[in-house]
Amino acid sequence: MKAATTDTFAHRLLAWFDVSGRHDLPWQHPRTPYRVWLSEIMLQQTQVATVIPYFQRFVERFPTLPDLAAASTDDVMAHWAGLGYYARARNLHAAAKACVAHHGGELPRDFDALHALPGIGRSTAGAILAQAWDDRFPILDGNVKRVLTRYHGIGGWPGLPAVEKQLWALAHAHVEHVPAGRLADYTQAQMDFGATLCTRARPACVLCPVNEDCVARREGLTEALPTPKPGKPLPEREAVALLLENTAGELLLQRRPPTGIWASLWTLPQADTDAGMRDWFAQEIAGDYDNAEELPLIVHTFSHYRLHLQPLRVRKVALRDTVRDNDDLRWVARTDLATLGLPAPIRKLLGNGS
DNA sequence: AAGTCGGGGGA
DNA sequence: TCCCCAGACTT
Repeated sequence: MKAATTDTFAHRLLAWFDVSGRHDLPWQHPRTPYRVWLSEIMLQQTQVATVIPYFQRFVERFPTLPDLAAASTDDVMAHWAGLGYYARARNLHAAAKACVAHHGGELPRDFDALHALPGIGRSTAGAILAQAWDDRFPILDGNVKRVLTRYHGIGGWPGLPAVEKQLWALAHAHVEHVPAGRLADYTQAQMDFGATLCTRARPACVLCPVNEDCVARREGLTEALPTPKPGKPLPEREAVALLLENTAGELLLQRRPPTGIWASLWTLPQADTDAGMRDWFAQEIAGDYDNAEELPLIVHTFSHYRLHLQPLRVRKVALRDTVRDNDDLRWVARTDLATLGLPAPIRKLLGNGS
């Protein structure tokens, strides 16, 4: 069994790109630093198909960096309107002016100088240098994060600093294997690969040029990676459950309805409130509810809420004469519990010797 | 570390 | 509806 490797990744990706990559995007013809920069800014959090018409109109109105620097704010914003994230346009304009003021009207071919310009972060600076000059810099955008988490089997949400640090290290390791003169193609290849093959949903693993070495594919984790962003805190709900024992030591179980939480499973009689539980008890049971013993609180997490379930135990009770043992309400010997479908937290409670 | 910015597309 | 997208910046 082979582990994910950095030896072959770049070469295989480039071979795939030569045949199946995108070679006709507007900013590739011609591929000037200014046009690469503009495209990278427009493509931040924005899909290619959305960007293309904006890019065409923008470069037609502002063909060069000095043209952009000389334009009015209103003119620039008018050509950005509809793209969203308008701070990008303001930063772009400010950066153009800074380039005219400090870099002779061109984008600097220096990582730190580029990174210092407004709107250009670590990944965008690398993308510009690699694509415009074939300089050896890695990128780490959403596509690359998805590809690397899968290829190397990296768990944890990629937005976490610790995970991101790991991914940058892997991106660096891969880029070291790219042949000189192919950094621009490699950069584009990663994005094309992530956008067309290693997609978020239903990736085309059969066609993947690196599927032999992909950890996620080998371990069946393709759908699970990258780890999704943690959601908002779950709503909290409370409920009461009754652990009822008859004189024979049997437990009273109730079958859940065929839909909803724990559908058709056997659980303890349960209610949303203590008052509701008391009413049900008075209706169905012969015994003393006030004699109930509080058992340890059960906290159980569902996909859409967290349940705090308070179990109450009452011994030596019976069903009222009007209520019969039936399909939905049964006395069960402890030794027979294993034969019934019980939710995990309930099974744990009953197996605890409670 | 978390919040903010935005419109579009897919599940 | 929710989540994600060629992220960067501020608090």
